[in-house]
Parts: sequence; C-alpha cells; structure tokens
Amino acid sequence: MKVEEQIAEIERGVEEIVPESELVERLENKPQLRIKAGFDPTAPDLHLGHTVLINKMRQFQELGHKVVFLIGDFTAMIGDPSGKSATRPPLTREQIEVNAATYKEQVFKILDPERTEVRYNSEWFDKMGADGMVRLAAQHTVARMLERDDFSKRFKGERPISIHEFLYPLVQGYDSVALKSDIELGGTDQKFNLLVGRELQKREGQLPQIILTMPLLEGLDGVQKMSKSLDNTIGVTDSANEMFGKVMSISDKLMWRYIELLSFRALNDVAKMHQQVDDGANPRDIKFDFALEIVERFHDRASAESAMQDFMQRFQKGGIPDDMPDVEIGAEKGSIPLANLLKDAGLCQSTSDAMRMVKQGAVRIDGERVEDPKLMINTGVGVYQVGKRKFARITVV
RNA sequence: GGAGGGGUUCCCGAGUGGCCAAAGGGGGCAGACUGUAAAUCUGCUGGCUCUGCCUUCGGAGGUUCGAAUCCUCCCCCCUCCGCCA
Repeated sequence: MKVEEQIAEIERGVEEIVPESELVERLENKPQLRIKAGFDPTAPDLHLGHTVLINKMRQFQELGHKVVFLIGDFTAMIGDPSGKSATRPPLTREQIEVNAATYKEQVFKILDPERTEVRYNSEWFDKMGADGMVRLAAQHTVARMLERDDFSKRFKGERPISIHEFLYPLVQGYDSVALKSDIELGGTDQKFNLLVGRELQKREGQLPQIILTMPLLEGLDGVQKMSKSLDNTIGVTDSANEMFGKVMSISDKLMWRYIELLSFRALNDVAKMHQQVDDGANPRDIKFDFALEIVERFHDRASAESAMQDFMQRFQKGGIPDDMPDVEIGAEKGSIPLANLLKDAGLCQSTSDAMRMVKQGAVRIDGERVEDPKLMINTGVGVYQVGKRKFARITVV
C-alpha cells in the first residue's frame, strides 16, 4: 500500500502524531515497522476503552507491520502516576500473572497472533540491577520531570511525589529502547511517558520512536472516561446480552463517538450512516448494526443475533426472556409476603426496596402487575419481574 | 511548635437544639411516553416483623424532655505562620 494511503488509515481516530513528518519518512524507508503498546496488568478485566488502542494495533497489523504487545509486569509494581494523586497498592507476582493471562486471552480476539510479539518488561528490568537503574535515572533531570502537568501540580500544591514515581516514565521509556520500537501507541494521558521514550532512544543512538496518541473513550454516561471505578464500562467479558444492551443504551449522540473509535467499518460506510440518519433513518437501527458488530467481535455471530432477538423481545415488545435464573425460596408457613420473596430471590436489594418497587408499579408476576407488597405468596412457581431488566423464575416451597 | 478551617446519607454539598431519615445537585432505579436500556417528563433513592418501629451526620463520652447541631477527649484532612535549610 502506498504511504499516503497508509497515513490516511493510520490517522483515523488518532488524537496526535508526534512528529508526523517522521512517520512519513519512516514508512518510506522501512517496510515493516515495530509498533509498541504497553499494558499494565493492574486490573483483571479489559473494557472497550482499552480496546481503542488495541484496534489501532490491529490496524497496523493489517497494514503489514509488526506489533509488540508489551505486558508491563515490572512496571505494574510501580504504578503509573499519570493523572493521579494517590498511590496504587502494589500487586503480587501472582495477581500480575493472572491478569496478564486474561489480557492475552482477550486481546487476541482483536489482534492477529501471527503478527504479534508478546513481551514482558521484567525480561530486561529483572536483569538491570540497581546500578543500571541509577544509570537510567541519570538520563533525565528533575526539571524535565516537573514539566509534566500532574507532577508540577502536585509539586506546586505541596502534595507528596514519591521518588519512584519519577522512575515510571523512565522505565516505560526504556522499554522502547529495549524493543527498538518505531512507533509507540498510547492514550492521550500517556503523552509525556511516550516522549520520554523518544528521548532515551536518541541518547542510545537509536532512531527515536514516533508517538501516536489515542483519545480516551467516554463511558456509558457519555461524560467521564470509561473506567471500572466509575462503573460505566462495557467489559469485553460481558455476556452477549449484557453487551448488546449496554451498546443500545448509549445515547444517539455518543453512538457516533463509539463507532468512530470502535467500529472496523470503513470510513465511507460511516459517512453513509450519518447521511442515512440525516435523511430520517432511525439511529436505533444504526446502533443495532453497531451492537451486532461489537458483540460478534467478543462472542460470535450467533450469540450476537440471539442477543438482538432477546433485546427486541424484552424492550420492544415488553416480553419475557428465554432464560432467567431459577430460584427456590423456602416459605416457613406455606406462604411468604411478596416483598420478602423479592428480596430473598435477589431481585431487590432489601424489603424496603421491594416495597418501593411494588408501589411504583415495577413488579409483575407472570406478566400481571401487582400492587400490594404484602400480598402473601403461596407455594408454587411463577415468573417474577422487577422493572424491565430483572427476571427470575421463583419456586416457593 | 503556633493560629485557623473542615470531616454529613453512593458522590458533591446545605443544615448550628425540636417541623431532620436530613435541602439542592449528580449518579442510580422505576413509571409514562417513544424510535432503543436514546431524548423528554414524573416519582423513588438507610433498614425492618412498614399507617409504626429501629439505626445513621469522623470516633468515644457528656449536657438536655429532645443533638447532625451545645460541651469534653480522641482520630483524620486542609490553609497560614514558625522551626529547619
């Protein structure tokens, strides 16, 4: 593929390329580039936000380049200070290994294993030793470190910065030296760390990597970045039904952002979708297509279609889903008040909550709305529903 | 070390003796409507054996008929000054 064509593909969705001129040059001179992207195995689960970067890696693979999936098992022990004011608790070796294994498994749903090199940065750091670390630390000045926004804010604000936090960018930068990367991908919050990599490579006499930053994906709320702690994620291990529903729940506006960063559809396809909506098409149908694409990526086509069927059944027709949890609840006197039953079955958080739900008209038994929370339920089976999303087949014994 | 400010329900944040399970906002949930778990509107949002009762406002005591609100001690956070350099 011609360099100009590659550039157009590479720029898709990207926040910033530093410096762009070098990218052109590098592509012209070297047919297969080494693309590095590092991940700290600090949390066990990946979500769609993480996949923005992985999608970009895949794109490079499709253009014929070599991707290095770097697992920061050494770095995980430091904890990335980017944008943070608090220190993370250190992880044990075992936790890191478990997380890393999960990452690999998930990531290859997107990446081509043939064109991926999986590396661990403990490979070189375990051997480096204290003297090596000191030499590395000598490569950078405190003044340069303090150029970083979060550090300088903390410094000016007289908040603590631990010495080891200064090491993080250096360590990440050294990874680029060890891997001889041509390009490093990262989120916009990683820009400083990525630039340190360039710096260190220059000092080592290597051609400095070009850095390419990707935006941080907004979470389901549409405002804050997708993050487990904000509980606004779509996890790559979410069930097909859950994933489909979550995609359908994003607003019509946010949908375009997701499509831009997560869909593999060609750019002119996306332009067509915009046109269709402008011409009066229902954005819901665009979302259906997109949800199918995403669910298929992490499950398979059949599950995606069945998730769509289930979604329509439940929300468009107000029907009852095919599979739901079966619960058995014991009633000591042969009957049990409805509110208590709902709590015991896990459909409501507390009996007070159950009372509220019933009063608000959210509870149905076998499709019939009930209004009395104190209704005594006798032994037998029934399909209980709280709201549109929570169902259980409850057997009272 | 000195002076001051602050810790409130999931989060932010009001409340300075009773009308406070605690304003307002956010988030969440539910209902209506719809084109979807979009948007919009409305309601709910500590627990329970639920027209009543119980527990909650950093912690422990105390004053009072009655305390998130007053007093005492303790813990934690922030600001300014000093010490140090």
